[in-house]
Amino acid sequence: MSELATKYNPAEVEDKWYAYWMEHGLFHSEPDNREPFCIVIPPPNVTGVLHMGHMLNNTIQDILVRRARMQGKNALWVPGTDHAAISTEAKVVAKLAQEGIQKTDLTREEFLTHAWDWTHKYGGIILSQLRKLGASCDWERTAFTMDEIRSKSVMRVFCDLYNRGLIYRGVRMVNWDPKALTALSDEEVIYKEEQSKLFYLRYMVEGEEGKYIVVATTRPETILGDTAVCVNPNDERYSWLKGKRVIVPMVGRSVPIIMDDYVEMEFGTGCLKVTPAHDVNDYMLGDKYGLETIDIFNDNGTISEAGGMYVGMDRFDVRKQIMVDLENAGLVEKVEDYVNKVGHSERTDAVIEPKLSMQWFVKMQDLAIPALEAVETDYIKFVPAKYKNTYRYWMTNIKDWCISRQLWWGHQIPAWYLPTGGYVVAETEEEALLKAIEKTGNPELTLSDLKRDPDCLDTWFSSWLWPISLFNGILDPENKDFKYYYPSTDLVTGPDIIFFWVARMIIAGYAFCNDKPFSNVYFTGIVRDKIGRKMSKSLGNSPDPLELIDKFGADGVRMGIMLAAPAGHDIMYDDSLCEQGRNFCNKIWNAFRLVKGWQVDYEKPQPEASAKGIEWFEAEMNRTLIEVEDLMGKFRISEALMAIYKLFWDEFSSWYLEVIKPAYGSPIDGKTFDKTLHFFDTLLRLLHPFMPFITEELWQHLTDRNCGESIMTARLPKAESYDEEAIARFDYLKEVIAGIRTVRKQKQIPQKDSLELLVKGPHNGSLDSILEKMGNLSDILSIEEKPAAAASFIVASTEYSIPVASNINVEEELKKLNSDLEYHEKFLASVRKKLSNEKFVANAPEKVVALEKKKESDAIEKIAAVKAAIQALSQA
RNA sequence: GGGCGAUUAGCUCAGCUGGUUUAGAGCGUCUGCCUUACAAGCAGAGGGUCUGCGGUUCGAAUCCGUAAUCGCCCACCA
Repeated sequence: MSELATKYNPAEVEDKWYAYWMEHGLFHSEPDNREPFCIVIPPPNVTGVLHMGHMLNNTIQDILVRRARMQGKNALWVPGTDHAAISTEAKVVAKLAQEGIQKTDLTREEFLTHAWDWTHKYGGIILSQLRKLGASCDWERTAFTMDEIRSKSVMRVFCDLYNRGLIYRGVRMVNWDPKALTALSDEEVIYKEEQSKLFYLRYMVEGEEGKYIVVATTRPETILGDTAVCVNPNDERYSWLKGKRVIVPMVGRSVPIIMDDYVEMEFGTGCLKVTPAHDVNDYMLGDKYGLETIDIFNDNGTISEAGGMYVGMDRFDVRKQIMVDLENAGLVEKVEDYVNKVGHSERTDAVIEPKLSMQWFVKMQDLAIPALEAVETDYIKFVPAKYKNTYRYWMTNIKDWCISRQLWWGHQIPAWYLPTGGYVVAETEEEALLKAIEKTGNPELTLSDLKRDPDCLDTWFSSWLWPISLFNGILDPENKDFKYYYPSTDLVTGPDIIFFWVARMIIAGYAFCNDKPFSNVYFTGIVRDKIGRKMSKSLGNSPDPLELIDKFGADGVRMGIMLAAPAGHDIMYDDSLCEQGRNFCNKIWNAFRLVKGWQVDYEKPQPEASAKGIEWFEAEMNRTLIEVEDLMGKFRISEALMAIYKLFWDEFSSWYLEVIKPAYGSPIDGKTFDKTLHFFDTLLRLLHPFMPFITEELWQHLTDRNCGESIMTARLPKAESYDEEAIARFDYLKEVIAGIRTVRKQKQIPQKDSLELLVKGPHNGSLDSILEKMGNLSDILSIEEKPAAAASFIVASTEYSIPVASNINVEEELKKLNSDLEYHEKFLASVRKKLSNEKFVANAPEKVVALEKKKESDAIEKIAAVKAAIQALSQA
């Protein structure tokens, strides 16, 4: 067809089709009688931009949802974004700082106005980027973790858990982020190995002139908060210290020696300084021995008044300075290099400070029980299954969840403090006031007397409700959508958020709906560059997905990323994969151009070769359909795609189309043409979930469809049983044709010169019509003796030869035949060795023995054929 | 310190309950071809002692043990 360019141009078709799908509401789903299929998107950060991880993740989701839709299910993919408390607040604070505005200069309301402005400006960019990828999300259902329904759901759940006694408030040692100025959950702390120093400091013993003990520490600045030194009671080196006190260096404070077997005698000097305010273990010791707690840090990591010295200096500056001062005072024994793990904030990368503070917590232990069981019994299936281990370990060692954050951007904790002390928890201000009046017995109380807790909730405290709250299942559990779509079908996400999100969603599912939130969890790998480094902004090794789409087309990129994404592995991404995807698009495009360019003659009889080719391809296609169905069921998506790729490229394009291709200038018969269009249609449907744009474009050219129809909603081809014999026969044929091609190549005989094929040995002639066409043969003759001037090759035990004008290179041919002979003789020997082993024959299953016998007889026949060929050649 | 996973062709990976596997695929490499669908292509070819060692078995890439290397997760040794 002349109107089709020789190359596929994605830019011309992608936006057109996306608009078409949207215009006809093809992504939208409403409950009906069909089986539901539902995916909820892992909500990206509202102000984020698309990166390669999203590309992978969302391509997989789109493939799954498009496939389900084409299987006739009522498929829904719900999109949305996450308010991403800390990271969004940090971005807004940074933006304000650029304008010379400090967060502390603003009221909460003013700050939130800025934050919402920011959200409206940048929010949703990422969702529009997903459209470029072809994501078939139901945009009418787009949600945000801070929209009305989701926010009210969070309030409801908080109150519910509080009323069930599962939320409490208390002073605990928490992970403090001195940059974001908020507490973090344990999961938000990332431990990194760092090269640091171990400082050995002298603590003078009180009342023992000149005597001192040496304490090893990595954080000398914290001596300002030391309130004891601890040794192991079994440590004889220090038994003399019992009941004594030591003087904290520089500070001059006298602190007790305590004895506890928590201290490892082997580590450092066996003496541990105890700073209850700034170390989790020290806190535990302080608690146990009633030690004083001196909080020497301000929230931003500088030294507080309580530190007494270096007040206002940053903790890291103090570390340097105090060592200089200690050195000058002769209180440093030595300094050693030391590698230790330092906790960093996941969001800001600031070094975490353990800090004692008042926070809100969720009791997790009981909530975890049904959630653990669901995964253990595969009621919720994890793919790959190895993540069950990770999940089990975390769930059985689950800690209480610190949910309060000292932020403004997020869901404000629904607790109101009373003027008389104490607090009430309620979903709304009005309700809070009523409760407050009831609790205080003071009917005069007004809202202005109550002070709402200023803290916000952890972002994940809203995302853990996502599969429920998207359908308003918290506020209105009887609604139609929720009853129809919940539980959702598949969740596609990265293993890095298995604790943050996946585990907690499962917990929430059972805590609030008494059922799982989804049936399958597919964990993708992490996208890395081709030398295995994680993609990151700072390394600059992450390509811009939108540029890739520009360059290779959305379908090309989708294919590229899927080819690289075997189940359960990280993805070694390389642009060349997208190139391969683009090339495949081009292949499909050109195959289509070929077929659509044919003149059709419905009067013309169907050539036998075409009839046979159709018979074979039907079998081959069904074989692949079955394979693809099986692979997709196991989430082996890249393997399924590869199977389709090979079906289209190798079998359909390279074999089938060549078999049925009419001679140049002559028309194709109607019967074959119609069948070929049918095959093409089937292939396009099979490909559509992976490559939505090109398949829609070609489907439009292929079918006389009405406006509003789409391949998106066409039925996926159903796998049917197939004729294995037909495939085997064709495989044999391929070998014979390959033999002919090799001869042509070696003898430099052009394809257009027809040849005679001589056959010595058994030959099934049922596909000879194809053989003649593909080999350009004038005749196929059965012979007894191979003529001297003929080039030959052997398939199975049959020797095929082609008379050639030029002399054949006897030496060359002999060499090749002899090496063939050697190979088969060795093979035969190994088979015979097995068969002559009595134990093998006695113990192996009959089937296996029979198989070996078949191998033996095949090899014998083959060897005979090769020997005959050698002999014939030698006599020549 | 505990656990999990990996190690198969130059690269990325299949190979599920041991037996048509002296091991497959895609990409890359090499050799021919601008053959009127496609050079983003066509037709071919080469490439591996399945990380090492030991064991179980008639039979091991596959199961067991062990060592090495790499990766990931978890953990309160300052």
